Amino acid sequence: MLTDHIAKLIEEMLNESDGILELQRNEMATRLGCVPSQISYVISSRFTPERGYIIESRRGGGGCIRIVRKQLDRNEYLMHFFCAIGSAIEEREAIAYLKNLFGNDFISARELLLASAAVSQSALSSVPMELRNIVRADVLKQLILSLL
Amino acid sequence: MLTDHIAKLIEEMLNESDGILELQRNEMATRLGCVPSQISYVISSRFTPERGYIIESRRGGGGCIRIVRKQLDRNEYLMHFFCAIGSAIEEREAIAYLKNLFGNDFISARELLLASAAVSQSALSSVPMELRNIVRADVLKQLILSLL
DNA sequence: CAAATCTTTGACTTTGTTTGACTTTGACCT
DNA sequence: AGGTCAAAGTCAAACAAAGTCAAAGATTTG
Repeated sequence: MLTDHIAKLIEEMLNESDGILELQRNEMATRLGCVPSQISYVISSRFTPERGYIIESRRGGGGCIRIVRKQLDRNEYLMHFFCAIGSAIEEREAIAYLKNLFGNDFISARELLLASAAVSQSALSSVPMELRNIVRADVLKQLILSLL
Repeated sequence: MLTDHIAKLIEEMLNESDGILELQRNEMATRLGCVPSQISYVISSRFTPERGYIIESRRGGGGCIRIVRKQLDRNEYLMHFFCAIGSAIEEREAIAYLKNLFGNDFISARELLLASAAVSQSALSSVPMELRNIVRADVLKQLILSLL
């Protein structure tokens, strides 16, 4: 069936591009020799939010449809992260963890700033020295938990 | 797309010049090989007051278009917020502040969750009781500063 | 096999972009 | 002041997508 074929194609493209894909409806329809609204149909029937996809689009010249597959092993990854954090952590190391989360698209640039502020030296300056890295680890862990 | 390209260019120029930029429409259009009104289109569709930009212009010889990115009331608002936080704060009150930020579109839903986690009881459980609310206030303040 | 559901198609709508012709404004010279 | 030229502004037409929807066809299911 046409629909299945197109769905499979999109699935493959998603795999190749790490779960994020932008396609042009008309271009794709021409390539596959089908009518453009067929692409719309496939997307609206197969790549729904319930199945873990996010769809955005832009009309007009140079428009496109953006399909994002929400990562399900995301949480596993986060838990792995969580477990890797010891009971105490230095600011530098904590920031490195957060940058890693940013690099892997778990948090946005703004969220990185926000989270970095929370574990910064200045945020924890009132905490007695000997406790500071322990508290920082707690905060960092809670931050990660909030992403689940 | 042409529009996106031009918008990105302007954005970059704004970054380099600290949010204030004067450009010449015709000169820029010639440089980019497009029609001058294209520049007008980009500005009127992307650099709108709703998105936080102020546009002024001067016609005639040596005229130009001035673009200012303002985030000023925003920052003033945030500073007001910042000052309202005392030297210590309870979890409940801190969350209320954050929800307020969310309600006024300063932070997203996700950022609200993230920030709430950072000031939560569980994040600060290692901090001695008598210091906890003080640390929470510090963290909250740093969070707000990170939004400037 | 009849009803329900899913697919395919195409006409029409909405949104966004590009272009160019024409208008308005300001600066600088007589 | 008046004329000229060099900007920027305006607007509508042409184009380029994507969205919507309903009708017709195919497939599944009871």
